[in-house]
Amino acid sequence: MPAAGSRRVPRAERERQMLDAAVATFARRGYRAASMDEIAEAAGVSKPMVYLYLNSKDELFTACIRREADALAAAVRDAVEEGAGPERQLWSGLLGFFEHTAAHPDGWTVLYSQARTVGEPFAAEVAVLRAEIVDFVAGLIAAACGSQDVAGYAHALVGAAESLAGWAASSPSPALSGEDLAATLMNFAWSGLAALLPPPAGSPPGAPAAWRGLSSRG
Amino acid sequence: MPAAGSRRVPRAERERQMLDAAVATFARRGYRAASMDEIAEAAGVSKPMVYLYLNSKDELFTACIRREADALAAAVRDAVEEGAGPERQLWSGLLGFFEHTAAHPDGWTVLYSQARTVGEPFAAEVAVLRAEIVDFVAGLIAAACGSQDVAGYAHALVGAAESLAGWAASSPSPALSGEDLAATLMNFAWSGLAALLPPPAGSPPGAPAAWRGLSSRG
Amino acid sequence: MPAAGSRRVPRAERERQMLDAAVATFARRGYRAASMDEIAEAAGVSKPMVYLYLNSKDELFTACIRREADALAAAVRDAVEEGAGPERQLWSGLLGFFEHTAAHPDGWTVLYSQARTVGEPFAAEVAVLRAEIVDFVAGLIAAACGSQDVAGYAHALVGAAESLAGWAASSPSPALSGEDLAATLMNFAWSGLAALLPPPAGSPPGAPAAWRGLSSRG
Amino acid sequence: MPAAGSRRVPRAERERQMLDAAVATFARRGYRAASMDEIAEAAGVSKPMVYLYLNSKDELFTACIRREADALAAAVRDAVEEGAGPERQLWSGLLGFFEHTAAHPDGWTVLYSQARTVGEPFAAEVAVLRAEIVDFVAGLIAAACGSQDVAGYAHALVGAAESLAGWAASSPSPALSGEDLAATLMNFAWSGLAALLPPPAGSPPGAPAAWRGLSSRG
DNA sequence: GATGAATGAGGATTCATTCAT
DNA sequence: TATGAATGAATCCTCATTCAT
Repeated sequence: MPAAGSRRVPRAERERQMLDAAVATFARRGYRAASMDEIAEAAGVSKPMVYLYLNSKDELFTACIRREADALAAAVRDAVEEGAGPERQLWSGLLGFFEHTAAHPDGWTVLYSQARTVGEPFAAEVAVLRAEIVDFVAGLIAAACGSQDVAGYAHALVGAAESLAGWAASSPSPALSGEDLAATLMNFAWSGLAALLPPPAGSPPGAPAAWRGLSSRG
Repeated sequence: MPAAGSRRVPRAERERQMLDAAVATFARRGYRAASMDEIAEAAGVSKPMVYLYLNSKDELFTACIRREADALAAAVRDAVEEGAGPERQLWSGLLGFFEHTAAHPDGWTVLYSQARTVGEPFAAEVAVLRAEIVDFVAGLIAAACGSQDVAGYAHALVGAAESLAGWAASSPSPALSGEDLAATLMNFAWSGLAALLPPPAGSPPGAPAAWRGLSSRG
Repeated sequence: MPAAGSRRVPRAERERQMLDAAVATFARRGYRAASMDEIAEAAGVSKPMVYLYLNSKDELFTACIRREADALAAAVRDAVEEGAGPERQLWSGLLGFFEHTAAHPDGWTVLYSQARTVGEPFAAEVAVLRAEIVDFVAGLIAAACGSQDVAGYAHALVGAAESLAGWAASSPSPALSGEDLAATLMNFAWSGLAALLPPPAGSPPGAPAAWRGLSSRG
Repeated sequence: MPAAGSRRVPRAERERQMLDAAVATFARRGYRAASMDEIAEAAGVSKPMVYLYLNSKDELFTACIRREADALAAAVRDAVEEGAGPERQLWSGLLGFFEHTAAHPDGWTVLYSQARTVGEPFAAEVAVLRAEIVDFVAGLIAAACGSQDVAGYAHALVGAAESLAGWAASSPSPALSGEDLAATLMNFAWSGLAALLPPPAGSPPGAPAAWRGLSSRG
């Protein structure tokens, strides 16, 4: 009784269905709490099929991570306007990032929340993706500013982006657009909170020197 | 009969040992993967003792979250220099944050990585702590800059701090000091990356206008 | 691979085997003392199968109670000769009762001894069955005798039947037949012990009046 | 801090408190479900005290059974009017039984419901008590009627009494008195339901012969 | 290609029981 | 006399994984 085009599905399609179900389930429950029964049911197949196609829970989770990581990396890569200036590249990359995470919240949850907390070998998988993004951002910053020691800034910027993505996903009713988020972050990072300060009254700000000095030590 | 001072320990002390062991174990393995056997062994007691004092895995985890959240909140609260200007307050708060997370990496992991991914009711417990911090930071930013719409900046700054804390914990051999991290973040947030730019050649930067305009919409 | 017809049994059959094993085990050990391991082994399956089909110890016990209660009720119902006079109906119902309880002693033990002592919600399940039987008997007595206040008699008669069933099950070597038991009880209840008295010497017995008077008060 | 006359209690008194608590707890929860913790708390002592005085859960339960069985036997024995005729003795014994069970419902529950269902060695303990009562009743019936084969009647009568005791304990709002119950049972047993029949129209009842004949076979 | 039937292993939780004081 | 501290041994239940069809 082929219920609405479900029986006799070609392998690639079935596999995609399974990964979709797995990503959704892992996102909602976490790696340990998600059961293969639950995933199989969500995928509309029997459990042995999941094992036939994906071998084990570990491999299934790994496949989810790989697929979502590749998709996110591709989304950012494709969004970046090559050839433009560093600022423009950063802007467009952030836009791609925010729009992709908003469009694929389960994938983002699996990558950002779940995979990193289960321990090795999964965390390493995500660490690679994150390192790539951080390096990419660091390159852009260095290109724009000429400075050498930008690793800290890159980490800060990526963390800020992640936090904004989570904020946008969870709180406001009229969801913030990717452009809003990207603009907020560009302002924050590029012009700094100093830009919000009232006119500095013609004098160099004294206090900041305190920490600027420290920073040069790291 | 272990070496010294282990048998017949008074309740308060044993309870602390158990929480220490639980925090370490939950940090390393995650909530689900951590077994009560493992925790009991790490605490140097038998499993029934853990249940006698802490009732269940859920309550044990909750107790861990509460203890670590309270400790972190207290560390930041005590570090903030009340009466100082907003910048100085932010600086000292960040310093307290980075020093506490560096000193208690397992507690930080439980709060930041594990508790948020297990689902309700644990995530809510941490969400409260984070919201408090974000609000506190937002207040400081607003006080310093007079601007109204600073929620996004506050989220970005907190996310950046979290990212830097994780970065410092994981990567560099000569561990970055809390002061280094706080300085990096203050520079990043207050002066912005713009400060790293080469002298802008006397003209207002044209490109940024693109996103600054968008930002005012949100 | 056991002897014959054991592996790969269809669900309905396995479920029956499990209930059989559970009834026998609960009858022998009681609800609390019976372990799921024991039941699974008695059924010739592994424990997870019992949980797969019957969900929990509670539900398993409930299923046992329901099955045995339904079987007993059906046995009595089918044994009653409808259309006959009340005495004949009572006789045939008792016969059905004694024959069923003798043929299914474990079921009887689960209903009568175990389920009633475990507390709610199980006791309620059995109480319903017993109330039905008591009401049925009360109806027959009322129909035969025209009296109104027969609830006490019905309870007494049902208790007497239960006691005889237990007596027959436990003691005499040449097991008493259902007909023996039914006849004993019919004599006891219908003619009363008075019938066994020696000829009353032409006078109404004086002593009984004492309690007969009391009875009319209740 | 001796709270209201509880510390430094002499042994006999403490033991009685423990047995009271144990009987109440066993009655409510059953042997297996009752925990030593619960009993100790109900008795207002620490667990080691219970072990010091009563050695083990088994022995504690046995002690409960013995005490309640002895009390019930004594109550019936003392109630019987020695020297009176068999009917009067039976009446007074039943009265003692109903009044004692109504006054000590937990003891009755432990004896009748719990101890019999836990299996050996406890069931045997109660079986002895019950056999004594059944024998006593059988002796009275035989003395009154001169018949030999009265075991069945004695079992029926005792079962009827137990059922009435349970009925009185559970259902009617204006609790039936022991005298009501005893009267109901005496009428039921001695005069039989036949006494309730409408006047037999001067002929020997034909139907009863059917089962009376069968009875003579057993 | 697809599944119903089946299980070994492990985890949370409770309990009767005993020391050390 | 009396108890807080401590545990070995079950018990219920779940899950990843595999056959036989």
